[in-house]
Amino acid sequence: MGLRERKKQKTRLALIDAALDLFLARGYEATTIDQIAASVDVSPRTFFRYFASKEDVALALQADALDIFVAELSARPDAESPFTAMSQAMRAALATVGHNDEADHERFAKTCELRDRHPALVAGQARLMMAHEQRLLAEITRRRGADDLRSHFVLALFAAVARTCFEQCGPGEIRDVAALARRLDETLVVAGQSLRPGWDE
Amino acid sequence: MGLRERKKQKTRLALIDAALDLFLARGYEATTIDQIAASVDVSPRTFFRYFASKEDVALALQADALDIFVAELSARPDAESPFTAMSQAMRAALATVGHNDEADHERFAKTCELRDRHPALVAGQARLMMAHEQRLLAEITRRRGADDLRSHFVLALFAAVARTCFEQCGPGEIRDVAALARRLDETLVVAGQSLRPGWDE
DNA sequence: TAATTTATGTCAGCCTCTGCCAGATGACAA
DNA sequence: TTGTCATCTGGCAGAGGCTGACATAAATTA
Repeated sequence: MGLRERKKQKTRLALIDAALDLFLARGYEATTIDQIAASVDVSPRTFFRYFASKEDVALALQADALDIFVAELSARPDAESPFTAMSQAMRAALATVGHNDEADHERFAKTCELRDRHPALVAGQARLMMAHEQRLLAEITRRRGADDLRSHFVLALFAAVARTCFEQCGPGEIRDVAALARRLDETLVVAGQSLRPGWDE
Repeated sequence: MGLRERKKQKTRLALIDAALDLFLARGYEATTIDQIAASVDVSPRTFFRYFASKEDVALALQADALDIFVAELSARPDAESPFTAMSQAMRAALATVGHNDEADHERFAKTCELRDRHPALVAGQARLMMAHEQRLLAEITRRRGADDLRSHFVLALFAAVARTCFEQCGPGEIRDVAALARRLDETLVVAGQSLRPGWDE
């Protein structure tokens, strides 16, 4: 990886860090792009070459985690039913994020706190999920061997589980990835108790 | 109802109609607030006294329908389980919209078409749902008599089912409220087949 | 070192959205 | 009918998000 590429990664992370810190310190809406750019010594125009929008930088790490999830999903064995495969992929994705370097871990925690404080970002998180929806739906129909309403239902149910995990964590309760993984397991237990065996095949 | 109130209703509907028509004709992003306001002979400043944002006017009817849904929900008998009550309330809300005057019906159809064409609005629809989330959650916990993870799961699942119905209707397939109601029934059948009896109690 | 590619800064500008104040219009009582 | 009051509207100024175009600076490659 050349110098140019390394510089870009560094600038990107610096922008994310500056943004998260400013958002948490002054509030999301009260922080301007100019302030973020200034605190990294970069022109505002450059900010928009790294992130498409203000929301984008706030949820950058969530987007990364989602990419990992999608990658893990296609690595799951074909024998697994759609919902099982997605559940396992989500576990694997959380494990990956949790085992990264400390800085990344902290960024993720800050993103969670920020999302809890500013409900506007929850909608953005939903939008992220929707961006990958087509790919997930394709994976579900592939594993089920049928393209019908049930595939949509499976997708919707998994989205429901994911949302239940990631948002509305109690007041300051969930701050690290391990706790998030635990909550995922709890939610999957509830889902398992609620669903009939073989419902997603 | 006085003259002032009538005028306001008229302006509101005129703005919605103008917005929907312009959005469908030129595209959502290509249409500016100034154009909408001009075609109703109203100042741009006034537009924002009726709608908080551009997205707001595009989804105004969906918001109205959601309000009806919430009202219907609290009218459901206490004996019904949370998911059943929400399902029935949704049926009732769709029936109400379907039996309104013709103009309203057409506006709703236009909103659906617009949402299908511009995925950005789907996220807005999710945001609408989330705006009522606290109230729905309270209703669920009231009916279940418990405030735990399962209540969140029931809420998320219903939200997901609603989304499955309302979006990704095939290419130009669903254009009137009756078809939408039919699709809701189909989806609820799939949900019924997948979930264990009493899962939401 | 020279040529090519790519990232950044600057500038100009559109659009969304808000606060503020003055003028117009409907509501209501004398 | 008329005067008073509450409310709606228009115009203005401005902040902030975001984009296109062009020139400069830096890194890559030969």
